[in-house]
Parts: sequence; C-alpha cells; structure tokens
Amino acid sequence: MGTMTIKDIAKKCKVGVSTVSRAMNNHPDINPETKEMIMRVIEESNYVPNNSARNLKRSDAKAIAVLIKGIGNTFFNQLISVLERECQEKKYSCILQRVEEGENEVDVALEIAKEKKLRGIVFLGGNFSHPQSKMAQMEIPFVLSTIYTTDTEENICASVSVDDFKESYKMTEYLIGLGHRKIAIITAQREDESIGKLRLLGYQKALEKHGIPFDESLVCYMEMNVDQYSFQSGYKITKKLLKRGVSFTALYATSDTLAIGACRALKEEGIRVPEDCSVAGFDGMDAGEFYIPSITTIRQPVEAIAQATANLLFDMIKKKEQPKRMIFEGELMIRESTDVLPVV
Amino acid sequence: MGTMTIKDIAKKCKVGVSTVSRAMNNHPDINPETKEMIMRVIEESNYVPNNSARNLKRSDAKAIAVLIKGIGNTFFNQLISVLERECQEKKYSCILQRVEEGENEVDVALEIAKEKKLRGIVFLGGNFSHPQSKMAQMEIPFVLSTIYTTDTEENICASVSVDDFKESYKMTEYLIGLGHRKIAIITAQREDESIGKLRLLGYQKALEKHGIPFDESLVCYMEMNVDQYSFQSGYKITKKLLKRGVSFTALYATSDTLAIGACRALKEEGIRVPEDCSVAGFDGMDAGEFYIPSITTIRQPVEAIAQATANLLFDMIKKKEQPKRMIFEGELMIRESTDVLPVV
DNA sequence: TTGTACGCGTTATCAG
DNA sequence: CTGATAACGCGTACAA
Repeated sequence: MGTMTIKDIAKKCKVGVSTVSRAMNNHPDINPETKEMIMRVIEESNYVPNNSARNLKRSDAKAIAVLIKGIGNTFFNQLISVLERECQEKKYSCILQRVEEGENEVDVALEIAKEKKLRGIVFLGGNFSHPQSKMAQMEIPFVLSTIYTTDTEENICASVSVDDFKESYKMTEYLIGLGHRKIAIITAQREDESIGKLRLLGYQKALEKHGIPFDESLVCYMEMNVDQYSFQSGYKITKKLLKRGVSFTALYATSDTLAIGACRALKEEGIRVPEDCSVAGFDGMDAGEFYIPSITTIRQPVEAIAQATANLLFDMIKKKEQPKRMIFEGELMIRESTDVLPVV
Repeated sequence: MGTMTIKDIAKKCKVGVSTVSRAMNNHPDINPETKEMIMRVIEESNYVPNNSARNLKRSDAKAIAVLIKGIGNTFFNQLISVLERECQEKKYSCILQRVEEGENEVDVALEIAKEKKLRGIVFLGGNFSHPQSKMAQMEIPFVLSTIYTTDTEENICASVSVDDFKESYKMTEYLIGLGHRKIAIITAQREDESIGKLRLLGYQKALEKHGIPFDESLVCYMEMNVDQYSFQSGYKITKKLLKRGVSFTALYATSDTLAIGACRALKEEGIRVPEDCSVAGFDGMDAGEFYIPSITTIRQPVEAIAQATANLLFDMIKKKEQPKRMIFEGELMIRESTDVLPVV
C-alpha cells in the first residue's frame, strides 16, 4: 500500500477529504461518530499525513526553532531542556536544528523559518557577526542565547548571556588575589571576535589593573581545526605550553572542558593541582564539578538564562517586548583546583 | 515584500518559473547567461525557496535521518560526526532528529521519512522493543546503531553494536582476576530490557562462572526519573549504596559517566580509588580518559561502529545488502581506577 | 454536518 | 534553451 494520502482515507471511509482533515485536526464541526470512525480507519491503515503539504498550507504554526552551532558543547544540553519544557507549556513545538561550523546560521534560520512557518528563533553558539543587511531579513523575532554580539546602539539584537568580559575579569582577579602573578591562559583561536575575545580581554584588563605586565608567551590560542572546547584540545594545548618551558603558577582555561584536559596534561608531567599549579575553568559544567580535583569556575546561571531566553522570545512574539540585551551575573565557584600561591 | 516566491523572481527576471527553477537546481539545459542573471536577482531579492513545497514535489531526496533518543549522551556525538562525514562523501544530506524519552521512535521515523522523502534511517539510543507490525511499516532501510534488539530469527533488524553481554562479562572477569569478590554494580533501571539488562546479565554470568554467589544487595538500579546515565546519577546512587553499609572492594558502573559520579561520591567518603576501591566504567568516553584517576573501561569502537552503520545503510539503500546484525569487539582499557585487591 | 474545488510554492513534463 | 501547465498532499472557503 505504498504511500497513503488523505484521499485514500477519504475513499475508504466513504467521506470527503475535508471531513478526514477535520477529524485529524480536532475541528469542532464534525459528527463525533464520523470522527471516531475515521480515526479508527487512519489507525488501521497506518496513514501518516505528509508534513510538507501541511506546512505548505498552514499559516499559523505555533513553533519556534533552536539553532545550535557546536553541538557536543554539553553546556547547551541543559539550556535546550529548559527551552523545550517552556515550549511545551506554551503549547508550542520546538524544533532543534544543528548548524555546521562552516554554515551561516542566519541563512539556515531564514530557510527553516520559511519552511516551518516559525514564530521565533533562538540562536545558540556561534560567533554571530553578521552584516545588518542580513539580519534585517529576519522577519520573525529571535534571541541570541549565551552569545555576545557587537551590535550598535540603534540596532540591538535580543540577547541574553553573562558579561563574559566582566566574569573573566572576576576570575583573573580571584587568581591574582591568591597571589598568582604568572597566570597562563587558554583562549579561543586568535581570530575569535566573540566570547573568546571578551574573556581574553577581561583577563588582560585584570592583569593591568593589578600592575601585572601582560606576557604574550603565557597566552595559548586554540587551534582552528580541532574540536574547539574539548578535553583533547585543552590537553594538547597545555602539553605544548609546558614544552615551551615558560613558568606559571596558575592556568586559566576559558572553559571547564579545557581545564579538565589541562589537569590531565599537568598530571602527566608530575605537576600537582592545585599544589604546584592552580587551574581554573569557565562555564560551570557538571563535568568540572565531578572532576578530581573539582574545577574552580565561573558558573553561568544556565537555568535562568534559558528561562529568560524563552520569556523574552515569547514576549517578542506577542509584541509585548522590544529586542533588548539581558545580562546575567556569573558566580565564582571556588573549588579544589585552585589554591593560594605557596610562599617559596 | 513579505515573503517571496518563485513567481516573483520569475516576474522580476521576465522569464518563466521553470527557468528560475532550473537555475536554482543546477539543471544542465539552461543558458549560462540567463542563469547568472537569475541567480543575481535571487541574491538581491533575498529570496529563499520554500522547502516544504520542494519536499512535496521532489521524489528523490538523497537524504537520510539520524534519530537520537537521549541526547546529552556524549557518546553519540562522535558517532554522529562520523555519520555526517560519511553522508557528505556520498552527497547525501543528513538530518538529525532528536526524539523525546517518551516518544515512540518508530512513529517519528515514519513521519519524518514521509515528510523528507528519506532514503534511510539510523536509530541511536532507546530500548527498541517494538511490535513487528509497527516495524513492517518502515518502507525504507534502517539500521540500529549501538542498540540491541530482541529480534527473531526470521525477522532480523539491521543493527551494529558491541555484544554488551560479552563485554560486561569481560569486565567483570577482569575485576575478579584482580582478586575482587565483592563487586558492586550500578546498572539500568529494573525494567530495562535492553543493553542495561545485558550488561547486568554479563556481570552475573561472570560471577557464577567463578563461583561467586550473586548478591542482590550489591546491585544498584538507576532511578527512572533522573537523567539516566549522568554524573549526578552515578553520584547519588553511590552515596545511597554507601549508606546501605554493605562492603565491597570494587564498583562496576555500566557507563563511564556513572563511574565518574561514583568516584566523586567515594572520595567524599574518604574512600580512595583505586587503593580502597576499584572503579570500572563502560563505553570508553573521553571524559573517563581525562578523569583523575582515569577510568578503566570497555571501549566501544565508536569510529568503526559508525563507519559500519553508514556502510550497511547505504548498501541496503542500494539493495546490495540485506539487513543483518553486526557485532564489534569492545576493548578492555585498563587505566588508573582499578587495581589488585590488596592482601589484608 | 458534509463534500467540492481551489490554492499553497515547487518541480517535472512536454510542447514550442 | 524556454515557457505553460499539471501534479505533489493537504487545509479551507464555499456551497449543499
């Protein structure tokens, strides 16, 4: 019975197609008996309506999409869960769409918005520096979650995130407060113009503030090809740093995963954490909490960010709210991987 | 200028719609100049073709989908990467579709297969015990990756995985070989009929083989509600186990994430790994490799499994291959978290 | 309450 | 090489 259509069902039931349609879509004006009969036939026939045809016709979809750049980033999983929960509550369906590293997320957004007749979009991850002309094409509300974008005064994107600059400053200052002066940093690739850069700037600013000269040889940039914020990445970079032979008493990795990779690398060289070297991360992921030693980090309030993202988006959909930037406070989680610099 | 259609473009270009369609879809029979002109207009107009309409018409899609039950399972990320790479090579597009814990993956498959005119499907995760009648509706090839299913002789599903029973037996035997006799196990929820059960059975079999009586009080079942194979889960279960006051010298967690959670819990109680208690995992994830102590585990050959999954599926699509079950060998990775039982 | 017929945006067929 | 036009499967005015 190859592929059923609504017509086949109509024929089987000896009714018109519209009646079948009404039965499927819970329309009020239909005889309950006819409806039941139709539903039974549908069930028996294993009929599955064609979504493409539906989307083509439908004007109202009650759906949003979440575009995720850089899956594998465990950090997003929690965020997504909350977003999905929130959608369910609002009776919206939530479409998850992964976008490749090389792809342009706005293009993907434009396409899927049209295909699925979306009401709104959430962007997760990515650098997000797109020309204004491109952004203007987005006819539906969208919010950037966990992403920073360098938008101008007159044209602000809706976004919710922590202030990466400030939080990074906070962490660096904490390390300095422990007595560390030679603080190595693992940061995004040189070309990064987004959160990676901000975190680096925060680090620099804190050093400057405390009269510690910025030492380029203590900065480790991630490589382009490898999986950006992975254990592997942190491990390799740290190995390389150690080979360079520069000395440092603290290592600030700009993500918890990087920090964990770094700890492994240090251990292999017989360097104890935190006794010989303090290690700090960023994000506040579970992995860092369970690690031994547990990783000192800046915890992003994921739950709150996700919640705010959903609220802002739905408010924008209802025209109740203009795009705005929302900043959340990160929390310095002092754990086992950092310690005061021992006096020698 | 709301939403452009192909007609608008045709009008703008003063050509017929079919010419525009040809330009977009790289058809051979079109004047290069006309094509170029059309493409320019499309670009300028920010026209985005409607995918629903496309899918509706298209008969051939050259696409497969990967249905993932239980994202968050980092284990899948690698698998997916390989699958995507393989698709690219074959010029197929690869659609990732998450399926909720409560959803029926076959229903989702049926729907998306129809909507996207898929050529094949890969199932990742889930228990997969579906009635034969349901499976019969799948008109396109599909393969279960990393999933075990209790299929009958005459009706085998295509699947590729390790032999969870055998591998679990292997791990347990290894622990016994170290001198351990009181081996606790963290396993799936009681109701599990899939890999969780198999791993438990492998454990039991190994005990039996070596004349060690099975002790129900050493078995920790996961809870239903919590995130199944998470750090948290392993942590909590271990805490509970310790409270029970039963003594054990080794703890076999049936996933690396559980093992890591367990290590944390043990540490908090002042129990050293591996000196006081050996801990073993399963899967061979990065997280376990970088953990301190690194986790002894059974490494699933993810790369090979993914590769075989792709090959099998594409062969089935080309009718070159019948559904079959493929078993891969797991590798016992002896690392820091296990040690011989000290003679007291 | 139900059935008929049209249109959604594309692509494919077939004459020019 | 190009342009009409017929599907694709469904929802929905509109008529009955």
